[in-house]
Amino acid sequence: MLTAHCNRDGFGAMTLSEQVYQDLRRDIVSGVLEPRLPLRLDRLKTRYGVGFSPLREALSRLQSERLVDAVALRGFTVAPMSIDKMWDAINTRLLIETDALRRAIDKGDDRWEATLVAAMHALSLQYRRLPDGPLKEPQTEALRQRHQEFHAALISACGSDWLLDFAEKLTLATERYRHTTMHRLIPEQRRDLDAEHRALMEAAVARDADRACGLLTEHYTLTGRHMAAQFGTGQAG
Amino acid sequence: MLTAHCNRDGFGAMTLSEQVYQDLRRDIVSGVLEPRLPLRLDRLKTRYGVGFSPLREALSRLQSERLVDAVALRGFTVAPMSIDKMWDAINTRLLIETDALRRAIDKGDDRWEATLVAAMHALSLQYRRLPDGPLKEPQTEALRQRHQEFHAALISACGSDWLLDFAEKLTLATERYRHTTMHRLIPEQRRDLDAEHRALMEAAVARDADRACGLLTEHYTLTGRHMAAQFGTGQAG
DNA sequence: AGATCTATTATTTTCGCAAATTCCTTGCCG
DNA sequence: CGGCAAGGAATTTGCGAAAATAATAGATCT
Repeated sequence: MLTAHCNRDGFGAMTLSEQVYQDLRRDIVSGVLEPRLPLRLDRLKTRYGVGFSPLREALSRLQSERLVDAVALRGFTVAPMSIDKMWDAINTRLLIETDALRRAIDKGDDRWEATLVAAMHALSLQYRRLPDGPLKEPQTEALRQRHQEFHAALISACGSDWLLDFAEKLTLATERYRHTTMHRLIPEQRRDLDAEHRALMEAAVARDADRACGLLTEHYTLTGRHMAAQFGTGQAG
Repeated sequence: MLTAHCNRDGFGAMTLSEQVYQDLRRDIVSGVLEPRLPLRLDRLKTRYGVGFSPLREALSRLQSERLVDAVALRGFTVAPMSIDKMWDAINTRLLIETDALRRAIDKGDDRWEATLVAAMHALSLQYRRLPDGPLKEPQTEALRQRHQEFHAALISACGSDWLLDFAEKLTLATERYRHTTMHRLIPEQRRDLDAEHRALMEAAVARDADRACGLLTEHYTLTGRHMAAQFGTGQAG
């Protein structure tokens, strides 16, 4: 049905399992599949055009990443969202990423700095390219991706596979909440965000670990407050 | 073939998928399936007496937990081990668990203290029950489980699902290295370990967070050194 | 001999169907 | 009228066959 692209970058082969895993993950993170929605295998089968096996495999992985809940013999549901869960994800993310950031600042070489500056530039361009009104699908997706790449670049030189793995999972978990608020970002907020990221990058390349970690904490905390405010309005209780 | 017990505790139904996931995980952590060993589906099918579907599902979950590596269309292998990976797991575990421990000490109630004291007692009993010579299978497994339960109890009241989840995964990752050394524990080392755990528990119930975290760091670092020493002798380069 | 193409084999991945289990409805009895 | 059991529908789970892909061996050509 929508099996258009079969492999992505020429290297890794793309099995149906991997494809449906990524599609499902995107649809959960972007909110297309709402929290607590039961994921019936029949529906998913027709929706993604694959059989049971790849679906179950994808759902198992998603369960390990806490994006879906599973009860044996009763199927899968989209993991619920709440403000408490959001703050738990954000706080844990701060614990992980501030430590990773310190290590990256300590160990990062020229190549790390270059990647970071490039990611910052790409993000900044995308911020300025946005129209004034509310944002729509292709733009939010591009912004989301560049934002993610910036924060990944920031800690990429930390030297710990475990920290990078945890950071990635927490990014997905927090991205779910971010998606709601991204559409309503007013130009002023965008400039603030751009400035926050730039200050963060500058502290990192200046090798000022304390300042960088402080800015990162402030950045995530502020984003958390915005998301919490928006989340309250869109939900019942 | 070995589908003897179908559900364990009366509550959660035990699907074959879950069963083979736990069996596979145990065999990887305990070293029965050696690092880098290719996990051929045919072999596993006869070994665990299940079909393709539960196996693939289990392997997918194990991949998310970094116990197996997977390359598309080329199958699964047991995740490799190295001293660098061991220290990465230990250091990350310390980051996670010291933070979790501080929160548990801050928020833990009487019930938490009771569970902790009980876990310490069970662990201590098992340490003293051990024979003097080298340890064999049923004893190491019991010791492993009680040790794991003690450290789980320590942080159980931290209030963060993410921290508990990460701690669990890192426990599995480090347990792989611990298994090699457990058989060769001499009585003197056992008494030291028992004392370390007791001091840790006492600091926790005394709500002395700094001291408890210091002891935890010391405990894991010391264990790491032991494991690194043993690991070097058992491997080539 | 070395390299390249082709045929064969081994292995993974996917699908369809059957079995097991849960959920929902309906009818029965107290 | 309410609780409960039985039957049927819906759903998950598991197995083996079939399709797709990688690895291997053999043959042909330069």
